[in-house]
Amino acid sequence: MKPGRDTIEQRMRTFNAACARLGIKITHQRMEIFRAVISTEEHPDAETIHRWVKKRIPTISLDTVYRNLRLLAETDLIAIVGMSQENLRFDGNAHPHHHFVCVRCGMIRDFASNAPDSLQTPKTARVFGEPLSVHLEVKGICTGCRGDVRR
Amino acid sequence: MKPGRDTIEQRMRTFNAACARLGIKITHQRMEIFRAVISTEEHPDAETIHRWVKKRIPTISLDTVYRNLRLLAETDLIAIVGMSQENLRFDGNAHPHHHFVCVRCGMIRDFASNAPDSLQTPKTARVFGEPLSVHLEVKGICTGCRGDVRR
DNA sequence: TGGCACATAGGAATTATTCTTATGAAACCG
DNA sequence: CGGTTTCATAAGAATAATTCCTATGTGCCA
Ligand SMILES: [Mn+2]
Ligand SMILES: [Mn+2]
Ligand SMILES: [Zn+2]
Ligand SMILES: [Zn+2]
Repeated sequence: MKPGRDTIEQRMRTFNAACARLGIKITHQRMEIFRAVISTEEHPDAETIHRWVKKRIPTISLDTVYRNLRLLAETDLIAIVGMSQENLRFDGNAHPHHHFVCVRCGMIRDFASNAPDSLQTPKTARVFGEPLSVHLEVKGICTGCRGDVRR
Repeated sequence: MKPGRDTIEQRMRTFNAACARLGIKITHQRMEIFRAVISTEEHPDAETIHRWVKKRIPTISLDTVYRNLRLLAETDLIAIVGMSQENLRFDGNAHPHHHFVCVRCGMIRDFASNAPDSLQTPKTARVFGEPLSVHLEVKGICTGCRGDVRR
């Protein structure tokens, strides 16, 4: 419940403004889903959020939770953790390395850090536990997709 | 098909040795699945690997592909891309930040890089396209899980 | 206050992955 | 070599997360 930067109430005001600007209706459900996500540091899954929100709106459906979480993520009011999450992708490169991921076509390519020192675990991460590995993920638009746009 | 470090044939020998050491039988299917994964830089999904291997073993089942990919990943002969991939996790922190992920309990916590310069996209990644964001994922054992083990 | 576009609830559908079980094949042994 | 044991496979059924369908409901502007 430690606020990262803004208080819950400040963020609820940002939420209202963003909805107004984007022509998104401010429903009770939508508001409670957003409040649930920003009120925790636990990076919950949809099922967990559904359980929480049901305490205030007992009839809310799981589909509504999913639908609104996606909407909120699209408008950058919240984020989705991890990869673009379609299905499992397998990697023949068993050595530690990093990835460039094209957000448009899903292409994944390996790269090595040419500055290994810079990738040592930041001290700010060590407070949570014993680090085992560090993986850098660069998201972007690959040259192929960039070329497609130019035409 | 650019070998990261070892040739395909070298890696097939490593595979044979690892199977022998671990008491894993070397079947035709298992060998072809491994060969498919290490013969590409495309980080394919299970369906794609199944399609490839079927050219050589037309009767191979998708389940066998999944089963062996998991086995190979467990023995670190290959890797699985991305998060531990259970279900979607949502993040109330909309600002750019990084994650510590406990590989035992799934706990995810935010941290900021205290050395932002060191996280600029490495040049080795820029050859693939235009970077948009950089995300650092530190995997490890959280203090809670570490404590559990000590008892 | 009415009307309409957008949202929701609930259940059905979809899809990736895993499980079940009967059959097949490696390794081991003599 | 045959026999035996143990592990692996194929095929389809099961599971589980997520999305779709559609009838009903509701926020919001005039
Ligand atoms: Mn890789
Ligand atoms: Mn986060
Ligand atoms: Zn691309
Ligand atoms: Zn843990």
